[in-house]
Amino acid sequence: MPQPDLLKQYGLSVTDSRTKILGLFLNSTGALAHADIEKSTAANFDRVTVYRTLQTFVEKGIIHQIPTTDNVILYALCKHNNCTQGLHKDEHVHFICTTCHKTTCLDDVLIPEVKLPMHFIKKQAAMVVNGVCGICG
Amino acid sequence: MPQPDLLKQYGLSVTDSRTKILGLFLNSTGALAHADIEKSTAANFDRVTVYRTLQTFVEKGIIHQIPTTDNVILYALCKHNNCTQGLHKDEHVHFICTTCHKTTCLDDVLIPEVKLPMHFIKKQAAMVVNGVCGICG
DNA sequence: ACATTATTTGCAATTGTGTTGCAAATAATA
DNA sequence: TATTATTTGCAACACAATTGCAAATAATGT
Repeated sequence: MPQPDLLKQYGLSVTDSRTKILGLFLNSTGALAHADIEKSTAANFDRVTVYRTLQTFVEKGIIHQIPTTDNVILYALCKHNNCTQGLHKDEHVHFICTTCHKTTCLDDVLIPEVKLPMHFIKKQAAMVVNGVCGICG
Repeated sequence: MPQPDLLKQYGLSVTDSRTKILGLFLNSTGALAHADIEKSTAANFDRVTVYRTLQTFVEKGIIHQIPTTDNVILYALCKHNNCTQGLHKDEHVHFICTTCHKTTCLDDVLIPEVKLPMHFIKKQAAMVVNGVCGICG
């Protein structure tokens, strides 16, 4: 589906920045950080616009966040369409390659269930594996 | 073991800031963020010193980082002594409570193995669960 | 215990990251 | 096409993180 239609489907007005930023995600194999998008020559918008666009996409369930330990939030497309307005259901594992530094969604590797201690109630889980990816290994 | 001896054991020179910051971790039930330490009246050092101390502790395997999706890195003690200079082996699950906002190491809940796609090699894994903790639930 | 050496600290300055208010520009709607 | 609603970019701000360097402190050998 072309970007404009995709945006409409999520109830968003179609603007230049949204179309182009969504395009970046559709054309990328890995996850993107805010800085990647800002630096991209294809879409050079104001920093603020990029922040707001990413925020909007997360809220609408178009992209999801990937936690890291280096003060950078990564974003990637929600592919299985089970994410909705408020709640993300991307229960797949993310892989960060220590060689090429690319982060990929392992869409087919689901996060296993774990047995939590008494009275702990799970809402969401995230799992990040790092090592050497299929291309570098 | 008292802080000074613990520091020596890791090959670090014993300084006031290291002793006090290590003390904060030893006396804390949950994980700490940089800001928590800086704000602590018990140990008020220059921001830079706090940054450098945390970095040193991570490198030496005294504390480990917990990834989050809000641009804050959390730090917690490595308890099982299997972390070494370069490599962290804290293969336990972390729990972030959405009510009290405390992060705890579930030291007894190990991260399950996952089957990665062909040619992917795992070095390390992190898993963060959020929901309601035992005290709030 | 003291002088020497090595390490660590704090300051100042700089860079990067993320947010807010508001007027101008753009998109949706009738 | 005119009106209304939304979005954008700018300016200013707040906070987070890093770097170089001189002063302070810890470790070391005598």
